[in-house]
Amino acid sequence: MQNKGKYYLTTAIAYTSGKPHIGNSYEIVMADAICRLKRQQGYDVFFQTGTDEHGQKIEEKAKTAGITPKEFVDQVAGTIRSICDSLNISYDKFIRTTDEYHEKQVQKIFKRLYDQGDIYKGSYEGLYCTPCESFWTESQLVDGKCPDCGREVKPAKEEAYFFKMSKYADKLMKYYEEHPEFIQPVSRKNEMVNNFLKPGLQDLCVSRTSFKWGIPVTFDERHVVYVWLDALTNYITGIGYDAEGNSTEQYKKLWPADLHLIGKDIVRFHTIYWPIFLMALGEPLPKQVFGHPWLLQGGEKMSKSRGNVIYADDLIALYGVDAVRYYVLHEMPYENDGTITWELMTERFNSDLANVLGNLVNRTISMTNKYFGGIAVKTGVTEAVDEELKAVVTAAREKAADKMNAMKVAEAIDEVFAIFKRSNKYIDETEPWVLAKSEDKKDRLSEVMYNLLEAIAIGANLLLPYMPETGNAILEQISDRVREYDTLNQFGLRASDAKVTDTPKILFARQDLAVIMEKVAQIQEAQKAEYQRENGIAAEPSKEEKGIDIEPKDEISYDDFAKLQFQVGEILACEAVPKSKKLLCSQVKIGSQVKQIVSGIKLHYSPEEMVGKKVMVLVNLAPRTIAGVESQGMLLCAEDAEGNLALMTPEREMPAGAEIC
RNA sequence: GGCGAGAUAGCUCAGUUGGCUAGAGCAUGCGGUUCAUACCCGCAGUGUCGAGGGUUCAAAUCCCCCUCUCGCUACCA
Repeated sequence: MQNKGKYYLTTAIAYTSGKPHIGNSYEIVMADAICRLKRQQGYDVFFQTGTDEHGQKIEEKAKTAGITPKEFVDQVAGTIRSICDSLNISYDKFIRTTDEYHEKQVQKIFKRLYDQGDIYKGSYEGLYCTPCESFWTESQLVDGKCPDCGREVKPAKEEAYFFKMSKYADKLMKYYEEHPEFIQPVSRKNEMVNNFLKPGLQDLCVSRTSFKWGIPVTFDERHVVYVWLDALTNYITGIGYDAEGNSTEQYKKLWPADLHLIGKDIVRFHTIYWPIFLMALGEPLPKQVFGHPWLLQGGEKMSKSRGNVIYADDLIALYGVDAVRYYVLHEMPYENDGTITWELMTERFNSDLANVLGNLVNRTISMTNKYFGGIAVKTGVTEAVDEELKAVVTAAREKAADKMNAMKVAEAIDEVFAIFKRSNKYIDETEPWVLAKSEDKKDRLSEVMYNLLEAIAIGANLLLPYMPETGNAILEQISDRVREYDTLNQFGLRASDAKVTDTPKILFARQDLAVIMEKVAQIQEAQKAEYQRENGIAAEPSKEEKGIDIEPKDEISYDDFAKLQFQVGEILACEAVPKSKKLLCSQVKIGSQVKQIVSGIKLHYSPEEMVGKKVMVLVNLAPRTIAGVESQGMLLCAEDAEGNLALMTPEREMPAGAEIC
């Protein structure tokens, strides 16, 4: 087969803040299917994936876990890589942003961009809203005030390095116009143009001083390189880019990438900032960026504390790797998000894999053994119905390839399965068990069985990109072989003397949903227990309850404390604040006066149950308007690690207004 | 409240630039079959296409408005 040239595909690199769930793993399965198909088609494929390991969040998580950031990311990156491996991902390169060569190149790139004037040292200035902890630009202000809270913004400064984005905006726009295929699906391109390019690109902050876990800026050690310049550049550093002009042969061969496969949430970074960085470096731009939708969990909201997060390794343990790949690819929509639940997974498994595919292979092998001792010879005794089968089989390769080129993976898989469905129908039409009863139909029967085995052989070959283990297992059972992709539209290449296995193995044993759900319950229990272990929460409320540590605040003087006035308040009335999700507004009796107090406790207390409670109130707090309602104090609550709240109430009966001191 | 996505058969979803009795798969019911993993094949449905209004010869599709759901985000004094 002729070499069709190189094909360089990347996935987004996974952020190492925790174990990825199945929704995060789905991108890489899609990438793998594309790469395997491209290899089958004769491309020289290079497939890169990896992990994004810097940032404040990781620094904090490591601190909580009591280990260094490096130890933390080593652990998580190991988990991510093993999930990739267990999903049978055929990546050629697994890059980590903590790899030495990467860090070194990022530093060089940063320096170079600084030297050539694309990066400049600046600061956020003038427009800081202290309560909101946000910087705003002139254009974002509403009547010269904070667009969020409407208060005054103050001039403030925080030193940072910026990238001059606006300089390249026109050039980028032109690239979009000349390469309509650059952003897929196209609807995303309009979003980029309308939301970011047309209003004018803001310069991008590319360094931080507020945390340390990042790549240091070589000429200004207080700064670390901020996320995008660090993360995006993995696509070139991973294949040997050098900012000083000594890039490797591999880089020269592979760049520009043929496809960046990413989630729809980071399209902006890949279609605006990344191309602009590359322009600044004088490198060609990637050929295509595909922002895929998400695979979401159906049912109740996913949270590890409830134990209902679905992970790839749990799925694989129950269904096998190819069943998981099949589900994920088959439910991969083009624009809208997909869904996964244990029920849906089981349903698909039984109907498509066990019934349609597994059973077809099994019944075909068993008939071949029964009627011909395992060898079905091509006899040439054909009938009209054979042509219909052959037509479906020989058309599948092209149809599936077309769907894949359009990034419609789910439909591509369906095109392959059309072979198996048609084969089942063919069995019904030809009724081999009837043919077997008359000796003079023996040759016809042989032809029928040959046709079935050939259809299955081609189907198994076409299945290899999506379900590699299964494709190979089928070929082995029917003693056929991996064929040249170019021949997969030709019917009749199976060796006539090939003998199927005597002992067919069940490819996918039907699953009983009730049994699955029992196992799922165990998985969920284990997950909850793990969550509790990680977060130091006792599994059962016990005497040895583990306390919660919080960030200590600066010591205060007694005078500071004495400034605070706490009193017992009695809730006379309480109602939800309209148009707010979390706020309750209470009328609180304190001595002879009644204060109106707004509190963010709606998720934990209903207005009805609030009434009559005696609570602890901070009385002398300056009034403030929240969500349009004035609040004249604060109700005090205790909060646990999961955010559950409990109001502070006097342990004995106390009158409203009693001082707390 | 802000931004974004969505609402089509019991379930998961397709429905291209508005155009013939609105589709697929699964689930359901009935029939056929027995090689096979109670499987496969065939047939059959059911839908006020979220509500209302508008444009049009014609709207699931375009416009307006409303309701609800989901994600992110804000209010937590």
